[in-house]
Amino acid sequence: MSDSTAAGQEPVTADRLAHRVPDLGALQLLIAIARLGSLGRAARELGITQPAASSRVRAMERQLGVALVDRSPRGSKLTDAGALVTDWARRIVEAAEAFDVGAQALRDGRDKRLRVAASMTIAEYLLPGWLIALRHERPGTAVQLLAGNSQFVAERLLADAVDLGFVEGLTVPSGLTGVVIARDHLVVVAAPTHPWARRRRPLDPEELARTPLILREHGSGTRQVLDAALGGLADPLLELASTTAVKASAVSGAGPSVLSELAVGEELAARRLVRVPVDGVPLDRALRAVWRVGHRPVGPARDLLSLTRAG
Amino acid sequence: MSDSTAAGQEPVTADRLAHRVPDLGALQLLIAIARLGSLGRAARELGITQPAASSRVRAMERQLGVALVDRSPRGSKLTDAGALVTDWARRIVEAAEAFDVGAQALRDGRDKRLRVAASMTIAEYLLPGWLIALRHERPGTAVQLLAGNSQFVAERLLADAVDLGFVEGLTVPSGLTGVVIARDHLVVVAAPTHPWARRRRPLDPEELARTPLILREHGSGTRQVLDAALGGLADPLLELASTTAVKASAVSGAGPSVLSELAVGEELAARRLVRVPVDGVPLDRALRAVWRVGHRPVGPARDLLSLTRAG
DNA sequence: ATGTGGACATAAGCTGGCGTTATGAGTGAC
DNA sequence: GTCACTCATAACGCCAGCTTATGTCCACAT
Repeated sequence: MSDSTAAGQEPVTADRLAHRVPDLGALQLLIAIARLGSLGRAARELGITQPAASSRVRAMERQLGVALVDRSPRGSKLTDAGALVTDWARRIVEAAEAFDVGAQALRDGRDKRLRVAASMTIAEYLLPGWLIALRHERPGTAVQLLAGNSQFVAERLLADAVDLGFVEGLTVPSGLTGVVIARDHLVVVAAPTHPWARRRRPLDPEELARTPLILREHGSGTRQVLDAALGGLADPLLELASTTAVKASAVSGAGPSVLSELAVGEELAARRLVRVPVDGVPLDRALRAVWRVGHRPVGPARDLLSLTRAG
Repeated sequence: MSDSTAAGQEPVTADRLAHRVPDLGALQLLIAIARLGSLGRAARELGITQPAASSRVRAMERQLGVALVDRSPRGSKLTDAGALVTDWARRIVEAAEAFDVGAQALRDGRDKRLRVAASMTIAEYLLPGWLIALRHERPGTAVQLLAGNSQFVAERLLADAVDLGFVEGLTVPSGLTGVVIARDHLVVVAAPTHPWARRRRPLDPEELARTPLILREHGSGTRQVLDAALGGLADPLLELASTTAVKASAVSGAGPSVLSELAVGEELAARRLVRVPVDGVPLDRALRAVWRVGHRPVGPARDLLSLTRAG
């Protein structure tokens, strides 16, 4: 039986992805070389010595089987392949930076700095970007992040356990005020191979309601909005515990899904998923920054808030 | 002088990102634990022993300062923080998978398998996704990837050095035929703090032409389309060598930019960039799969082609 | 022609992280 | 009580990657 890997989960690419992809340090080195035009300068910037950089680049080239850097006594420049690889590398590093600020925010609970509570979708997709921006504007701001559903956010705010909250949903919990910082649109998506992908006439609510969909589990904010929009009639083909798992299944063609635009922005742009037009289903919700009535955000909370108020 | 890090380049987050972000193996382990509900099973799946997995998770928790996994004699489950971290981890792993297939395609030149030439934008943003899909459908297909401009792609096809080409642009090079597989829209984007971000009335061509923009260097496909659309009048505020550098500058608020929708999909979804409406500027181009007249794609080339023909 | 300096390569040695095997210990089912 | 499962701990070995110390090449200035 081994483990029968449920539905369209991870097909476990291969056993040693980590051995075929250089580590973060190496990727950063490559990016630094692209920018600085010299192995040695790049090494210095990363706080290692030039021979170390030289050997890492060599190792990377051996690992990938492609020449990445044109060395010359006058400096180093990326090859064409190197430039392409470097752009792919940047996306890994960006994801790692988002991970880093997120993790830091999750940890920094001990210090009594800026404390934030956010709903899952916001914590996952929006907050890391805001925190990266915040770090640029106010370096040294330590943020603590708590993630949960709307009631949890409200409870933390009312208990004065956090300074600022972010919720997605139709209403503002009582005792709180806030501003709408963006709108989130749920979108119906399907793999490009799915019949719906070629569809031009919008779906109507009944058709959506009677088609089995890949969905998050009950209780997730996304699911709530969908159930409300369809009158509780969504028909799950598959219920998965994480947004990413849902995406992966949808991309692999297991079926259509309904997801936040935030979660599938990249997949839509890259045509791994296609948006299916829908009519007459209110798949919209506001994203709000909220705080306790009478406790207008000040200091770091105000800084963070102002970063978010523009979309 | 140290190094005066040009424009809005990398502000070098901090010196040891790699020391604050677990490596790929650890992230994959975490993802596997989330899916399988057990340290030991996850270890087995990754081909390591249970004590190794135990120690890695411990190390990760120490590194991040957050409890990630709830261990019990009945199995292991992620904590709330762990679930959030795991979702961030998935994005790193996805980027790494895209890197991996791309790099593999770049290398596999020796074998005479499927050889593909593509323009930069396609090679960077679309091909990795297609190749991941191709690997699922036809495991073991070795792909060689060459990236260059349209003339280069045409030349390789005509010389029979590649089996399939992908170009972005208004015309099909002579001697080739092909099909439109998608449309790429260039979009005007600005940081949410930029005045244009709040704009509702569309920009007109003159206004766009007289505003200094952050752009790729001359000769890039994106730049060509923009120059053509504006009659060669684009006014560069900054000319950078990579799409990612342009994005980073735009996000940091250095100025507005014009970029492919493919490149900024995620930034738009996460509101790190805002799309600015434009009127009367033809910022559209077709993405085409092309091949030599009379050499209809067969075999693996046909497989790949069919994967792309749905957006 | 001839230094001189910057940039990359090579060599030798050290260290630490991560892996292994072998074992202990808690919990629930029968 | 014993089995079957979980995770933790301990002792040890290996290899990747770092450092320091050098060598080589080339461009440019003198």
